[in-house]
Amino acid sequence: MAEDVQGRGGDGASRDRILEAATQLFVQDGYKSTSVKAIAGQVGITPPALYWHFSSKQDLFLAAMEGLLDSFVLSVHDSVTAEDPTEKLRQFVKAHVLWKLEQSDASGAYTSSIGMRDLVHSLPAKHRRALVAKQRRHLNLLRGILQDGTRIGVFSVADSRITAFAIITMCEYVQSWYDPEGELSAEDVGDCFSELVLSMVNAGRPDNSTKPVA
Amino acid sequence: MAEDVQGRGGDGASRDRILEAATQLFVQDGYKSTSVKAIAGQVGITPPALYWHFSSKQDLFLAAMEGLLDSFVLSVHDSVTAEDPTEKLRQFVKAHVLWKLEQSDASGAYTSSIGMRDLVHSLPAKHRRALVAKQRRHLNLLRGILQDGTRIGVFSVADSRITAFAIITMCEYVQSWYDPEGELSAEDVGDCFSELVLSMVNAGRPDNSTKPVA
DNA sequence: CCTACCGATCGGTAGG
DNA sequence: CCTACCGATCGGTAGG
Repeated sequence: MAEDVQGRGGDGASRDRILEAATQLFVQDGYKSTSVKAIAGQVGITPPALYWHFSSKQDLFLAAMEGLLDSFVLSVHDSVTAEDPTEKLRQFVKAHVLWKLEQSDASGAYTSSIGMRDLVHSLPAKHRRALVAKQRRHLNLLRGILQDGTRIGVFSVADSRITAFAIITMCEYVQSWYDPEGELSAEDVGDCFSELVLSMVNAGRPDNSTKPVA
Repeated sequence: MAEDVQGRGGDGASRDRILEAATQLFVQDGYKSTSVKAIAGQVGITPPALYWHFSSKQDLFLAAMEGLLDSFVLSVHDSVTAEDPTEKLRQFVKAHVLWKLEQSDASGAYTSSIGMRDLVHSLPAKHRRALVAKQRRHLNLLRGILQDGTRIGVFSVADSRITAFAIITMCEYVQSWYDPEGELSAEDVGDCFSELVLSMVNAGRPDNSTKPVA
């Protein structure tokens, strides 16, 4: 599923090590600021060796972003296990936030934290399609939750599409302000954001909601 | 106020033209992807001429980001004219959203829309301070509104700092999904976001809010 | 997977 | 504000 783009085959292990290093550096520094030399260096090989596994820097980038998006979408999807929309929404938001914060944690202290969405944007239009489709599935999962909740009367949202975008954006860029050294744990932020989002969709009080009293 | 960093003086007009071109390109493409050649080209001069007005690319970038942030913070601040917190919050959110969407509009159709926050991040720690301080003023304006509203009982927020971050993040990256060709105008999105935020802070129903019925 | 190497582009300087 | 030019780094190739 994530194997559309491929080098000349061979040792899958070192290919994976390159992919891992590349993913970390691309997320940290962005596409332009990450040199193939730096990626190769981190893996412990020389730059030309990289071209045996990937035909170009763009190719490597595409493969890295596909893997990253797959792992993200899958992780969030698997975290949403509840039956009722309120709990589902809580799980969705928390999973998104935790994944983002753990990712910036894992890649070594000072991530400049460039969003996946921005990264995807630096691909040529052609290759962007596949990734946008993956993002779309994430969006649709959320929209489905919002629509279910609205239908059975536990949420009240004026426009599920815009509301979904607002929620995702809010979660997607948590790391832009989150301080790992601060007093709040990633878990705390996840819980806090869940509550904010539940308020946002008027969970538990679906009446007189989109037009609050002035 | 925004004149801390300066070239050797002289013709202020061409300095401003450089600044304007640089701002647009930096916002569009990011720091690394914007070459001094491209900036000079857009102004209609040669790259070396640029170094008469600015001592380095970093310097030019810093000046551009300071100007951009000043205009942004000032614009939002001036838009918040109401007395009561509910209306103030509405104005704040709408002003933030509109500024962002108009900016990406103005710089010519296809902005890759890299956030100001990400741009600021690509500065060396030393120069970043001044810009973070400006962002802080924007944050504090919002926090003040939230706290006032909570005090007089029209809002209910558990943590004004996190709530403020959530709101700002949501607005800051509107352009990451907004489609100017779509059926929603920037105005529509501003109104929609205002309502979402008012729900988020439980405007008009400050009771039983942070703990909605399950 | 390596050494050796290439053309292009980068930010920036010399000198006027 | 220009021409001429520099060292460094970039992604990528040749050949093994």
